[in-house]
Amino acid sequence: MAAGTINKVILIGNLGDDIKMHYFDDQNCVGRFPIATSESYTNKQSGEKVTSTDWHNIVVRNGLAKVCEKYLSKGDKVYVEGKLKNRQWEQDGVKRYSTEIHVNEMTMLSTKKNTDSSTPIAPQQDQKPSAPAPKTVTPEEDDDLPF
Amino acid sequence: MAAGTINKVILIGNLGDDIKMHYFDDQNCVGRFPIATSESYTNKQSGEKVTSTDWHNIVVRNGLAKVCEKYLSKGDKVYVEGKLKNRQWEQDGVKRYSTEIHVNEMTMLSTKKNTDSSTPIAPQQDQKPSAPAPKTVTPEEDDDLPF
Amino acid sequence: MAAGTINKVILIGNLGDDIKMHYFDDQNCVGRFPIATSESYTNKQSGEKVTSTDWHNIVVRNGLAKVCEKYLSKGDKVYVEGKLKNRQWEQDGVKRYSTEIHVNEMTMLSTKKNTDSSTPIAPQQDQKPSAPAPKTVTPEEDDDLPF
Amino acid sequence: MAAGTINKVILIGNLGDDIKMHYFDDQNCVGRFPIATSESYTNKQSGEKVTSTDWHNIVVRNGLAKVCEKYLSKGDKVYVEGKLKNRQWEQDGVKRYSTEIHVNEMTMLSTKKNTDSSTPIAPQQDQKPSAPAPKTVTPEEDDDLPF
DNA sequence: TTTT
DNA sequence: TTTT
Repeated sequence: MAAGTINKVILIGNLGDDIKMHYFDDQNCVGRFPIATSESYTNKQSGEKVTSTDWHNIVVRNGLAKVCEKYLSKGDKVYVEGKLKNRQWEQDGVKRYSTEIHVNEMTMLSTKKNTDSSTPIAPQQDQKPSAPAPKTVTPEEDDDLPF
Repeated sequence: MAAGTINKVILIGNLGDDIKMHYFDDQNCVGRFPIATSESYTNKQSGEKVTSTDWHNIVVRNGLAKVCEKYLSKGDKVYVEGKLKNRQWEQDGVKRYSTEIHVNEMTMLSTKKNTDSSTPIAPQQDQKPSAPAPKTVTPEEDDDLPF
Repeated sequence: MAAGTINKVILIGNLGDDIKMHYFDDQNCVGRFPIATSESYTNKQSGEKVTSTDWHNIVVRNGLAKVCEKYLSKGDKVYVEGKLKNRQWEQDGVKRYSTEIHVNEMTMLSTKKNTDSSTPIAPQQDQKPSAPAPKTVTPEEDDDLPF
Repeated sequence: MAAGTINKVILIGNLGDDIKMHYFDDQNCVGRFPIATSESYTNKQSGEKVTSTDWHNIVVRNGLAKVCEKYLSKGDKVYVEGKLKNRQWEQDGVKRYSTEIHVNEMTMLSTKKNTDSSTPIAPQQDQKPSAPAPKTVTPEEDDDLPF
Protein backbone atom coordinates (compact mmCIF):
# COMPACT_ATOMS: atom_id res chain seq x y z
CA MET A 1 0.00 0.00 0.00
CA ALA A 2 1.45 3.35 -1.03
CA ALA A 3 1.58 6.17 1.51
CA GLY A 4 -0.88 8.47 -0.21
CA THR A 5 1.37 9.03 -3.16
CA ILE A 6 0.95 8.30 -6.86
CA ASN A 7 3.76 7.30 -9.22
CA LYS A 8 2.53 6.71 -12.73
CA VAL A 9 4.17 6.73 -16.15
CA ILE A 10 2.34 6.29 -19.45
CA LEU A 11 4.36 5.90 -22.63
CA ILE A 12 3.67 5.19 -26.28
CA GLY A 13 6.89 4.65 -28.19
CA ASN A 14 9.06 2.31 -30.18
CA LEU A 15 11.41 -0.40 -28.97
CA GLY A 16 15.00 0.58 -29.66
CA ASP A 17 16.14 -3.00 -29.23
CA ASP A 18 14.85 -6.50 -28.55
CA ILE A 19 14.06 -7.47 -24.98
CA LYS A 20 16.93 -8.87 -22.88
CA MET A 21 15.68 -11.61 -20.58
CA HIS A 22 17.26 -12.75 -17.36
CA TYR A 23 15.90 -15.85 -15.66
CA PHE A 24 16.32 -16.32 -11.90
CA ASP A 25 14.57 -19.68 -12.09
CA ASP A 26 11.79 -21.02 -14.31
CA GLN A 27 9.15 -18.98 -12.48
CA ASN A 28 10.91 -15.69 -11.95
CA CYS A 29 12.45 -13.59 -14.65
CA VAL A 30 13.01 -9.99 -15.61
CA GLY A 31 13.10 -8.46 -19.08
CA ARG A 32 14.54 -5.13 -20.12
CA PHE A 33 14.20 -3.07 -23.27
CA PRO A 34 14.48 0.57 -24.30
CA ILE A 35 11.57 2.64 -25.60
CA ALA A 36 12.00 5.88 -27.52
CA THR A 37 9.63 8.81 -27.40
CA SER A 38 10.27 11.87 -29.51
CA GLU A 39 8.91 15.31 -30.04
CA SER A 40 9.67 17.93 -32.61
CA TYR A 41 9.01 21.60 -32.35
CA THR A 42 10.04 24.77 -34.11
CA ASN A 43 12.72 26.79 -32.35
CA LYS A 44 11.23 30.24 -31.88
CA GLN A 45 14.50 32.13 -32.32
CA SER A 46 16.04 30.31 -35.25
CA GLY A 47 12.85 29.03 -36.85
CA GLU A 48 14.47 25.65 -37.43
CA LYS A 49 12.73 22.39 -36.64
CA VAL A 50 14.22 20.44 -33.76
CA THR A 51 13.53 16.82 -32.90
CA SER A 52 14.43 15.48 -29.49
CA THR A 53 14.27 11.85 -28.48
CA ASP A 54 14.11 10.45 -24.98
CA TRP A 55 15.02 6.88 -24.12
CA HIS A 56 13.27 5.02 -21.35
CA ASN A 57 14.54 1.89 -19.60
CA ILE A 58 11.60 -0.49 -19.40
CA VAL A 59 11.60 -3.33 -16.87
CA VAL A 60 9.03 -6.13 -16.92
CA ARG A 61 8.79 -9.22 -14.75
CA ASN A 62 7.60 -12.80 -14.89
CA GLY A 63 4.52 -13.41 -17.03
CA LEU A 64 4.48 -9.96 -18.55
CA ALA A 65 8.18 -10.32 -19.40
CA LYS A 66 7.45 -13.58 -21.20
CA VAL A 67 4.63 -11.98 -23.18
CA CYS A 68 6.95 -9.12 -24.20
CA GLU A 69 9.66 -11.59 -25.19
CA LYS A 70 7.18 -13.52 -27.30
CA TYR A 71 5.45 -10.68 -29.12
CA LEU A 72 7.71 -7.64 -29.14
CA SER A 73 10.81 -6.89 -31.10
CA LYS A 74 13.00 -3.93 -32.06
CA GLY A 75 11.02 -1.20 -33.79
CA ASP A 76 7.57 -2.21 -32.53
CA LYS A 77 5.28 0.41 -31.13
CA VAL A 78 3.80 -0.20 -27.66
CA TYR A 79 1.73 1.41 -24.94
CA VAL A 80 3.15 0.82 -21.48
CA GLU A 81 2.12 1.94 -18.03
CA GLY A 82 4.20 1.66 -14.90
CA LYS A 83 6.15 3.33 -12.12
CA LEU A 84 9.36 5.33 -12.01
CA LYS A 85 12.01 3.54 -9.98
CA ASN A 86 15.48 4.78 -9.10
CA ARG A 87 18.23 2.21 -9.08
CA GLN A 88 21.75 2.78 -7.83
CA TRP A 89 24.80 0.56 -7.89
CA GLU A 90 28.55 0.86 -7.72
CA GLN A 91 30.75 0.40 -10.72
CA ASP A 92 34.54 0.72 -10.40
CA GLY A 93 34.06 2.52 -7.11
CA VAL A 94 31.77 5.14 -8.63
CA LYS A 95 28.14 5.40 -7.59
CA ARG A 96 25.87 5.09 -10.59
CA TYR A 97 22.21 6.03 -10.79
CA SER A 98 19.64 4.86 -13.25
CA THR A 99 15.94 5.52 -13.66
CA GLU A 100 13.79 2.63 -14.76
CA ILE A 101 10.13 2.26 -15.57
CA HIS A 102 8.69 -0.82 -13.93
CA VAL A 103 5.83 -1.66 -16.23
CA ASN A 104 2.69 -3.47 -15.16
CA GLU A 105 0.54 -2.98 -18.25
CA MET A 106 1.48 -3.33 -21.91
CA THR A 107 -0.51 -3.08 -25.13
CA MET A 108 0.96 -3.83 -28.52
CA LEU A 109 0.19 -1.16 -31.10
CA SER A 110 2.17 -2.81 -33.88
CA THR A 111 4.21 -5.96 -34.17
CA LYS A 112 6.76 -7.22 -36.62
CA LYS A 113 7.15 -10.63 -35.06
CA ASN A 114 6.11 -13.57 -37.17
CA THR A 115 3.52 -15.17 -34.96
CA ASP A 116 2.49 -18.78 -35.06
CA SER A 117 -1.16 -19.02 -36.13
CA SER A 118 -1.69 -22.04 -33.85
CA THR A 119 -1.46 -19.83 -30.78
CA PRO A 120 -4.81 -18.04 -30.57
CA ILE A 121 -3.45 -15.10 -28.61
CA ALA A 122 -1.08 -14.26 -31.44
CA PRO A 123 -1.85 -11.38 -33.75
CA GLN A 124 -3.01 -12.89 -37.01
CA GLN A 125 -0.69 -11.40 -39.56
CA ASP A 126 -2.23 -12.89 -42.66
CA GLN A 127 -5.63 -11.27 -42.41
CA LYS A 128 -4.86 -7.64 -41.95
CA PRO A 129 -1.22 -6.60 -41.97
CA SER A 130 -1.96 -2.96 -41.27
CA ALA A 131 -3.73 -3.67 -37.99
CA PRO A 132 -2.31 -6.65 -36.15
CA ALA A 133 -4.62 -7.77 -33.37
CA PRO A 134 -3.18 -6.14 -30.29
CA LYS A 135 -3.85 -7.27 -26.77
CA THR A 136 -3.54 -5.59 -23.43
CA VAL A 137 -1.69 -7.69 -20.92
CA THR A 138 -1.49 -7.07 -17.21
CA PRO A 139 0.33 -9.12 -14.58
CA GLU A 140 -2.82 -10.56 -13.02
CA GLU A 141 -3.83 -12.10 -16.31
CA ASP A 142 -0.56 -13.82 -17.04
CA ASP A 143 -1.70 -17.01 -15.41
CA ASP A 144 -4.19 -17.61 -18.19
CA LEU A 145 -1.49 -17.65 -20.81
CA PRO A 146 0.06 -20.86 -22.07
CA PHE A 147 3.63 -20.52 -20.74
CA MET B 1 4.37 17.88 -32.93
CA ALA B 2 5.43 14.56 -31.48
CA ALA B 3 6.01 11.62 -33.81
CA GLY B 4 3.06 9.53 -32.66
CA THR B 5 4.53 8.97 -29.26
CA ILE B 6 3.28 9.77 -25.76
CA ASN B 7 5.49 10.65 -22.80
CA LYS B 8 3.47 11.31 -19.67
CA VAL B 9 4.26 11.23 -15.96
CA ILE B 10 1.73 11.80 -13.18
CA LEU B 11 2.94 12.10 -9.60
CA ILE B 12 1.42 12.87 -6.23
CA GLY B 13 4.11 13.26 -3.61
CA ASN B 14 5.83 15.52 -1.14
CA LEU B 15 8.55 18.11 -1.74
CA GLY B 16 11.82 16.93 -0.24
CA ASP B 17 13.20 20.47 -0.31
CA ASP B 18 12.30 24.03 -1.25
CA ILE B 19 12.44 25.01 -4.91
CA LYS B 20 15.79 26.24 -6.26
CA MET B 21 15.27 29.02 -8.78
CA HIS B 22 17.64 30.05 -11.54
CA TYR B 23 16.87 33.21 -13.48
CA PHE B 24 18.21 33.64 -17.03
CA ASP B 25 16.63 37.09 -17.23
CA ASP B 26 13.49 38.58 -15.72
CA GLN B 27 11.25 36.67 -18.14
CA ASN B 28 12.92 33.29 -18.26
CA CYS B 29 13.66 31.12 -15.29
CA VAL B 30 13.80 27.51 -14.25
CA GLY B 31 12.99 26.00 -10.87
CA ARG B 32 13.96 22.60 -9.54
CA PHE B 33 12.77 20.60 -6.56
CA PRO B 34 12.60 16.94 -5.53
CA ILE B 35 9.37 15.03 -4.97
CA ALA B 36 9.18 11.77 -3.03
CA THR B 37 6.75 8.97 -3.72
CA SER B 38 6.74 5.89 -1.55
CA GLU B 39 5.11 2.52 -1.38
CA SER B 40 5.11 -0.11 1.29
CA TYR B 41 4.40 -3.77 0.85
CA THR B 42 4.86 -6.99 2.77
CA ASN B 43 7.81 -9.10 1.68
CA LYS B 44 6.35 -12.50 0.85
CA GLN B 45 9.34 -14.52 2.06
CA SER B 46 10.21 -12.74 5.27
CA GLY B 47 6.78 -11.36 6.09
CA GLU B 48 8.33 -8.03 7.03
CA LYS B 49 6.95 -4.72 5.88
CA VAL B 50 9.15 -2.82 3.47
CA THR B 51 8.83 0.81 2.50
CA SER B 52 10.58 2.09 -0.59
CA THR B 53 10.83 5.71 -1.57
CA ASP B 54 11.60 7.11 -5.00
CA TRP B 55 12.85 10.62 -5.58
CA HIS B 56 11.94 12.53 -8.70
CA ASN B 57 13.74 15.59 -10.08
CA ILE B 58 11.06 18.11 -10.96
CA VAL B 59 11.80 20.92 -13.41
CA VAL B 60 9.43 23.85 -13.95
CA ARG B 61 9.86 26.94 -16.09
CA ASN B 62 8.85 30.58 -16.22
CA GLY B 63 5.38 31.36 -14.88
CA LEU B 64 4.81 27.92 -13.42
CA ALA B 65 8.22 28.09 -11.70
CA LYS B 66 7.24 31.40 -10.11
CA VAL B 67 3.96 29.95 -8.87
CA CYS B 68 5.81 26.99 -7.35
CA GLU B 69 8.33 29.33 -5.72
CA LYS B 70 5.52 31.41 -4.25
CA TYR B 71 3.27 28.66 -2.92
CA LEU B 72 5.29 25.51 -2.38
CA SER B 73 7.79 24.60 0.28
CA LYS B 74 9.51 21.55 1.70
CA GLY B 75 7.03 18.94 2.87
CA ASP B 76 4.06 20.13 0.83
CA LYS B 77 2.05 17.61 -1.12
CA VAL B 78 1.50 18.26 -4.82
CA TYR B 79 0.08 16.72 -7.96
CA VAL B 80 2.30 17.22 -10.99
CA GLU B 81 2.07 16.13 -14.59
CA GLY B 82 4.85 16.28 -17.14
CA LYS B 83 7.31 14.50 -19.38
CA LEU B 84 10.36 12.35 -18.72
CA LYS B 85 13.50 13.99 -20.05
CA ASN B 86 17.00 12.56 -20.08
CA ARG B 87 19.82 14.97 -19.42
CA GLN B 88 23.48 14.20 -19.78
CA TRP B 89 26.54 16.23 -18.96
CA GLU B 90 30.20 15.71 -18.21
CA GLN B 91 31.64 16.06 -14.76
CA ASP B 92 35.37 15.52 -14.17
CA GLY B 93 35.60 13.77 -17.51
CA VAL B 94 32.87 11.28 -16.65
CA LYS B 95 29.60 11.25 -18.53
CA ARG B 96 26.70 11.67 -16.13
CA TYR B 97 23.06 10.95 -16.82
CA SER B 98 20.04 12.26 -15.04
CA THR B 99 16.32 11.82 -15.54
CA GLU B 100 14.13 14.83 -14.96
CA ILE B 101 10.41 15.40 -15.06
CA HIS B 102 9.55 18.54 -16.98
CA VAL B 103 6.27 19.53 -15.42
CA ASN B 104 3.56 21.49 -17.21
CA GLU B 105 0.72 21.13 -14.73
CA MET B 106 0.79 21.47 -10.95
CA THR B 107 -1.93 21.33 -8.30
CA MET B 108 -1.29 22.03 -4.64
CA LEU B 109 -2.79 19.43 -2.33
CA SER B 110 -1.45 21.03 0.87
CA THR B 111 0.62 24.07 1.67
CA LYS B 112 2.55 25.22 4.70
CA LYS B 113 3.44 28.60 3.33
CA ASN B 114 2.00 31.54 5.18
CA THR B 115 0.05 33.17 2.43
CA ASP B 116 -0.90 36.83 2.27
CA SER B 117 -4.70 37.15 2.28
CA SER B 118 -4.48 40.11 -0.11
CA THR B 119 -3.44 37.80 -2.97
CA PRO B 120 -6.69 36.17 -4.07
CA ILE B 121 -4.98 33.17 -5.67
CA ALA B 122 -3.48 32.17 -2.34
CA PRO B 123 -4.92 29.23 -0.44
CA GLN B 124 -6.90 30.66 2.44
CA GLN B 125 -5.32 29.12 5.47
CA ASP B 126 -7.59 30.61 8.09
CA GLN B 127 -10.83 29.00 6.98
CA LYS B 128 -9.94 25.36 6.68
CA PRO B 129 -6.42 24.38 7.68
CA SER B 130 -6.89 20.75 6.74
CA ALA B 131 -7.96 21.56 3.20
CA PRO B 132 -6.32 24.69 1.84
CA ALA B 133 -8.01 25.85 -1.32
CA PRO B 134 -5.68 24.47 -3.95
CA LYS B 135 -5.42 25.67 -7.51
CA THR B 136 -4.35 23.95 -10.68
CA VAL B 137 -1.87 25.95 -12.66
CA THR B 138 -0.79 25.27 -16.20
CA PRO B 139 1.68 27.22 -18.31
CA GLU B 140 -0.94 28.73 -20.62
CA GLU B 141 -2.66 30.31 -17.69
CA ASP B 142 0.38 31.94 -16.16
CA ASP B 143 -0.29 35.19 -17.94
CA ASP B 144 -3.29 35.84 -15.75
CA LEU B 145 -1.18 35.79 -12.63
CA PRO B 146 0.16 38.93 -11.00
CA PHE B 147 3.91 38.53 -11.58
CA MET C 1 -7.58 -9.23 -21.72
CA ALA C 2 -8.55 -6.03 -23.50
CA ALA C 3 -8.45 -5.91 -27.30
CA GLY C 4 -5.60 -3.44 -27.65
CA THR C 5 -7.62 -0.62 -26.17
CA ILE C 6 -7.08 1.60 -23.14
CA ASN C 7 -9.86 3.07 -20.98
CA LYS C 8 -8.48 5.15 -18.15
CA VAL C 9 -9.91 7.93 -15.99
CA ILE C 10 -7.96 9.86 -13.36
CA LEU C 11 -9.81 12.25 -11.06
CA ILE C 12 -8.99 14.39 -8.08
CA GLY C 13 -12.12 15.88 -6.59
CA ASN C 14 -14.45 16.12 -3.62
CA LEU C 15 -17.20 13.76 -2.56
CA GLY C 16 -20.59 15.37 -3.06
CA ASP C 17 -22.21 12.89 -0.70
CA ASP C 18 -21.45 9.91 1.54
CA ILE C 19 -21.03 6.53 -0.08
CA LYS C 20 -24.16 4.42 -0.62
CA MET C 21 -23.42 0.76 -0.03
CA HIS C 22 -25.34 -2.18 -1.44
CA TYR C 23 -24.51 -5.67 -0.19
CA PHE C 24 -25.19 -8.72 -2.37
CA ASP C 25 -23.89 -11.00 0.36
CA ASP C 26 -21.20 -10.59 3.02
CA GLN C 27 -18.44 -10.97 0.44
CA ASN C 28 -19.77 -8.97 -2.47
CA CYS C 29 -20.85 -5.39 -2.33
CA VAL C 30 -20.88 -2.23 -4.41
CA GLY C 31 -20.56 1.35 -3.24
CA ARG C 32 -21.49 4.52 -5.10
CA PHE C 33 -20.68 8.14 -4.51
CA PRO C 34 -20.41 11.34 -6.57
CA ILE C 35 -17.18 13.28 -7.06
CA ALA C 36 -17.08 16.88 -8.25
CA THR C 37 -14.35 18.41 -10.34
CA SER C 38 -14.47 22.05 -11.26
CA GLU C 39 -12.65 24.52 -13.40
CA SER C 40 -12.90 28.24 -13.66
CA TYR C 41 -11.82 30.38 -16.56
CA THR C 42 -12.33 33.88 -17.81
CA ASN C 43 -14.85 34.25 -20.62
CA LYS C 44 -12.98 35.98 -23.45
CA GLN C 45 -15.97 37.96 -24.72
CA SER C 46 -17.53 39.16 -21.49
CA GLY C 47 -14.43 39.11 -19.30
CA GLU C 48 -16.38 37.52 -16.49
CA LYS C 49 -15.11 34.58 -14.50
CA VAL C 50 -17.01 31.34 -15.03
CA THR C 51 -16.84 28.25 -12.86
CA SER C 52 -18.12 24.96 -14.19
CA THR C 53 -18.47 21.82 -12.15
CA ASP C 54 -18.72 18.26 -13.41
CA TRP C 55 -20.14 15.43 -11.38
CA HIS C 56 -18.83 11.91 -11.76
CA ASN C 57 -20.61 8.72 -10.68
CA ILE C 58 -18.02 6.63 -8.87
CA VAL C 59 -18.53 2.88 -8.44
CA VAL C 60 -16.34 0.73 -6.18
CA ARG C 61 -16.64 -2.93 -5.30
CA ASN C 62 -15.92 -5.33 -2.45
CA GLY C 63 -12.83 -4.53 -0.39
CA LEU C 64 -12.25 -1.14 -1.95
CA ALA C 65 -15.90 -0.25 -1.35
CA LYS C 66 -15.49 -1.15 2.32
CA VAL C 67 -12.38 1.01 2.61
CA CYS C 68 -14.24 3.92 1.02
CA GLU C 69 -17.19 3.41 3.38
CA LYS C 70 -14.86 3.40 6.37
CA TYR C 71 -12.67 6.38 5.56
CA LEU C 72 -14.49 8.68 3.17
CA SER C 73 -17.34 11.05 3.74
CA LYS C 74 -19.04 13.99 2.05
CA GLY C 75 -16.60 16.79 1.30
CA ASP C 76 -13.42 14.71 1.40
CA LYS C 77 -10.89 15.08 -1.37
CA VAL C 78 -9.75 11.92 -3.14
CA TYR C 79 -7.66 10.68 -6.04
CA VAL C 80 -9.35 7.90 -7.98
CA GLU C 81 -8.39 5.93 -11.04
CA GLY C 82 -10.67 3.68 -13.04
CA LYS C 83 -12.55 2.96 -16.24
CA LEU C 84 -15.47 4.62 -17.98
CA LYS C 85 -18.47 2.30 -18.15
CA ASN C 86 -21.77 2.91 -19.88
CA ARG C 87 -24.86 1.61 -18.16
CA GLN C 88 -28.34 1.55 -19.62
CA TRP C 89 -31.63 0.58 -18.11
CA GLU C 90 -35.32 1.16 -18.68
CA GLN C 91 -37.39 3.42 -16.50
CA ASP C 92 -41.09 3.91 -17.16
CA GLY C 93 -40.58 2.52 -20.65
CA VAL C 94 -37.86 5.04 -21.47
CA LYS C 95 -34.29 3.94 -22.13
CA ARG C 96 -31.91 5.68 -19.77
CA TYR C 97 -28.16 5.93 -20.10
CA SER C 98 -25.63 6.64 -17.44
CA THR C 99 -21.86 6.86 -17.43
CA GLU C 100 -20.05 5.51 -14.41
CA ILE C 101 -16.42 5.38 -13.39
CA HIS C 102 -15.52 1.95 -12.09
CA VAL C 103 -12.65 2.73 -9.77
CA ASN C 104 -9.83 0.33 -8.94
CA GLU C 105 -7.46 2.66 -7.15
CA MET C 106 -8.21 5.28 -4.51
CA THR C 107 -6.02 7.58 -2.44
CA MET C 108 -7.37 9.81 0.30
CA LEU C 109 -6.10 13.36 0.09
CA SER C 110 -8.07 14.60 3.07
CA THR C 111 -10.48 13.03 5.50
CA LYS C 112 -13.00 14.37 7.96
CA LYS C 113 -13.91 11.04 9.43
CA ASN C 114 -13.00 10.56 13.06
CA THR C 115 -10.73 7.59 12.85
CA ASP C 116 -10.06 5.16 15.64
CA SER C 117 -6.37 5.25 16.54
CA SER C 118 -6.38 1.51 17.22
CA THR C 119 -6.74 0.77 13.52
CA PRO C 120 -3.26 1.26 12.09
CA ILE C 121 -4.48 1.94 8.56
CA ALA C 122 -6.39 4.99 9.75
CA PRO C 123 -5.00 8.44 9.04
CA GLN C 124 -3.56 9.70 12.31
CA GLN C 125 -5.43 12.88 12.92
CA ASP C 126 -3.65 14.00 16.09
CA GLN C 127 -0.18 14.41 14.65
CA LYS C 128 -0.73 16.58 11.64
CA PRO C 129 -4.26 17.85 11.09
CA SER C 130 -3.41 19.65 7.88
CA ALA C 131 -2.02 16.54 6.21
CA PRO C 132 -3.70 13.33 7.39
CA ALA C 133 -1.60 10.32 6.44
CA PRO C 134 -3.38 9.08 3.36
CA LYS C 135 -3.11 5.59 1.93
CA THR C 136 -3.45 4.26 -1.55
CA VAL C 137 -5.70 1.26 -1.78
CA THR C 138 -6.03 -1.05 -4.73
CA PRO C 139 -8.26 -4.12 -5.05
CA GLU C 140 -5.40 -6.63 -4.92
CA GLU C 141 -4.38 -5.32 -1.55
CA ASP C 142 -7.78 -5.51 0.09
CA ASP C 143 -7.11 -8.96 1.42
CA ASP C 144 -4.61 -7.57 3.88
CA LEU C 145 -7.24 -5.40 5.47
CA PRO C 146 -9.16 -6.44 8.56
CA PHE C 147 -12.68 -6.88 7.12
CA MET D 1 -7.69 27.67 -13.45
CA ALA D 2 -9.18 24.57 -11.88
CA ALA D 3 -9.96 24.57 -8.16
CA GLY D 4 -7.43 21.96 -7.10
CA THR D 5 -9.17 19.22 -8.98
CA ILE D 6 -8.04 16.95 -11.81
CA ASN D 7 -10.30 15.62 -14.56
CA LYS D 8 -8.40 13.46 -17.02
CA VAL D 9 -9.41 10.74 -19.47
CA ILE D 10 -7.01 8.69 -21.57
CA LEU D 11 -8.38 6.40 -24.25
CA ILE D 12 -6.99 4.18 -26.97
CA GLY D 13 -9.77 2.83 -29.15
CA ASN D 14 -11.36 2.69 -32.57
CA LEU D 15 -13.64 5.20 -34.26
CA GLY D 16 -17.13 3.74 -34.59
CA ASP D 17 -18.01 6.32 -37.22
CA ASP D 18 -16.60 9.23 -39.19
CA ILE D 19 -16.38 12.61 -37.50
CA LYS D 20 -19.44 14.88 -37.73
CA MET D 21 -18.40 18.51 -38.09
CA HIS D 22 -20.43 21.54 -37.17
CA TYR D 23 -19.15 24.97 -38.18
CA PHE D 24 -20.19 28.06 -36.22
CA ASP D 25 -18.15 30.25 -38.54
CA ASP D 26 -14.94 29.71 -40.46
CA GLN D 27 -12.85 29.96 -37.29
CA ASN D 28 -14.95 28.04 -34.81
CA CYS D 29 -16.12 24.51 -35.22
CA VAL D 30 -16.81 21.38 -33.24
CA GLY D 31 -16.40 17.77 -34.31
CA ARG D 32 -17.92 14.68 -32.74
CA PHE D 33 -17.18 11.01 -33.15
CA PRO D 34 -17.57 7.81 -31.10
CA ILE D 35 -14.65 5.72 -29.87
CA ALA D 36 -15.01 2.12 -28.72
CA THR D 37 -12.93 0.47 -26.04
CA SER D 38 -13.44 -3.17 -25.21
CA GLU D 39 -12.29 -5.71 -22.74
CA SER D 40 -12.80 -9.43 -22.57
CA TYR D 41 -12.49 -11.61 -19.53
CA THR D 42 -13.46 -15.09 -18.48
CA ASN D 43 -16.57 -15.32 -16.33
CA LYS D 44 -15.49 -17.11 -13.17
CA GLN D 45 -18.80 -18.93 -12.64
CA SER D 46 -19.62 -20.06 -16.15
CA GLY D 47 -16.09 -20.16 -17.56
CA GLU D 48 -17.30 -18.49 -20.73
CA LYS D 49 -15.45 -15.62 -22.34
CA VAL D 50 -17.26 -12.30 -22.22
CA THR D 51 -16.44 -9.22 -24.26
CA SER D 52 -17.82 -5.86 -23.23
CA THR D 53 -17.55 -2.71 -25.27
CA ASP D 54 -17.90 0.86 -24.07
CA TRP D 55 -18.66 3.76 -26.36
CA HIS D 56 -17.28 7.21 -25.68
CA ASN D 57 -18.59 10.48 -27.14
CA ILE D 58 -15.54 12.42 -28.28
CA VAL D 59 -15.74 16.18 -28.80
CA VAL D 60 -12.99 18.20 -30.47
CA ARG D 61 -12.88 21.86 -31.37
CA ASN D 62 -11.39 24.21 -33.94
CA GLY D 63 -7.94 23.23 -35.20
CA LEU D 64 -7.92 19.83 -33.58
CA ALA D 65 -11.37 19.12 -35.04
CA LYS D 66 -10.06 19.98 -38.50
CA VAL D 67 -7.08 17.66 -38.06
CA CYS D 68 -9.41 14.85 -36.97
CA GLU D 69 -11.68 15.50 -39.93
CA LYS D 70 -8.71 15.38 -42.30
CA TYR D 71 -6.94 12.29 -41.00
CA LEU D 72 -9.39 10.11 -39.13
CA SER D 73 -12.14 7.88 -40.37
CA LYS D 74 -14.37 5.05 -39.16
CA GLY D 75 -12.34 2.12 -37.84
CA ASP D 76 -9.10 4.01 -37.18
CA LYS D 77 -7.31 3.53 -33.91
CA VAL D 78 -6.44 6.65 -31.92
CA TYR D 79 -5.03 7.80 -28.60
CA VAL D 80 -6.99 10.69 -27.10
CA GLU D 81 -6.69 12.63 -23.89
CA GLY D 82 -9.25 15.00 -22.48
CA LYS D 83 -11.78 15.84 -19.81
CA LEU D 84 -15.12 14.35 -18.82
CA LYS D 85 -17.94 16.82 -19.33
CA ASN D 86 -21.60 16.40 -18.46
CA ARG D 87 -24.09 17.86 -20.84
CA GLN D 88 -27.82 18.14 -20.26
CA TRP D 89 -30.59 19.30 -22.48
CA GLU D 90 -34.34 18.95 -22.79
CA GLN D 91 -35.95 16.83 -25.45
CA ASP D 92 -39.73 16.57 -25.66
CA GLY D 93 -39.97 17.90 -22.12
CA VAL D 94 -37.68 15.23 -20.72
CA LYS D 95 -34.32 16.11 -19.25
CA ARG D 96 -31.54 14.23 -20.99
CA TYR D 97 -28.00 13.76 -19.78
CA SER D 98 -24.96 12.88 -21.77
CA THR D 99 -21.30 12.44 -20.88
CA GLU D 100 -18.76 13.68 -23.37
CA ILE D 101 -14.99 13.62 -23.51
CA HIS D 102 -13.63 16.99 -24.54
CA VAL D 103 -10.34 16.02 -26.12
CA ASN D 104 -7.30 18.28 -26.24
CA GLU D 105 -4.68 15.81 -27.45
CA MET D 106 -4.92 13.21 -30.20
CA THR D 107 -2.43 10.79 -31.70
CA MET D 108 -3.22 8.60 -34.69
CA LEU D 109 -2.20 5.00 -34.18
CA SER D 110 -3.52 3.81 -37.53
CA THR D 111 -5.23 5.46 -40.44
CA LYS D 112 -7.20 4.24 -43.39
CA LYS D 113 -7.58 7.60 -45.03
CA ASN D 114 -5.94 8.00 -48.41
CA THR D 115 -3.69 10.92 -47.76
CA ASP D 116 -2.31 13.25 -50.38
CA SER D 117 1.48 12.89 -50.52
CA SER D 118 1.86 16.62 -51.20
CA THR D 119 0.88 17.41 -47.63
CA PRO D 120 3.96 16.62 -45.56
CA ILE D 121 2.03 16.03 -42.34
CA ALA D 122 0.10 13.22 -43.96
CA PRO D 123 0.96 9.63 -43.08
CA GLN D 124 2.72 8.17 -46.10
CA GLN D 125 0.67 5.14 -46.93
CA ASP D 126 2.79 3.83 -49.78
CA GLN D 127 5.98 3.18 -47.85
CA LYS D 128 4.87 1.16 -44.90
CA PRO D 129 1.22 0.21 -44.73
CA SER D 130 1.56 -1.54 -41.39
CA ALA D 131 2.90 1.52 -39.59
CA PRO D 132 1.56 4.80 -40.97
CA ALA D 133 3.44 7.78 -39.65
CA PRO D 134 1.33 9.01 -36.77
CA LYS D 135 1.47 12.48 -35.30
CA THR D 136 0.45 13.91 -31.99
CA VAL D 137 -1.63 17.03 -32.28
CA THR D 138 -2.55 19.40 -29.50
CA PRO D 139 -4.60 22.59 -29.69
CA GLU D 140 -1.65 24.93 -29.20
CA GLU D 141 0.03 23.53 -32.26
CA ASP D 142 -2.89 23.87 -34.61
CA ASP D 143 -1.77 27.28 -35.76
CA ASP D 144 1.21 25.76 -37.52
CA LEU D 145 -1.01 23.62 -39.68
CA PRO D 146 -2.07 24.67 -43.18
CA PHE D 147 -5.80 25.24 -42.65
C1' DT E 1 19.27 1.95 -30.10
C1' DT E 2 13.41 3.36 -32.23
C1' DT E 3 10.09 5.87 -35.13
C1' DT E 4 8.33 9.67 -38.54
C1' DT F 1 -21.30 2.12 -34.58
C1' DT F 2 -15.31 0.08 -33.84
C1' DT F 3 -11.73 -3.48 -33.23
C1' DT F 4 -9.70 -8.40 -32.23
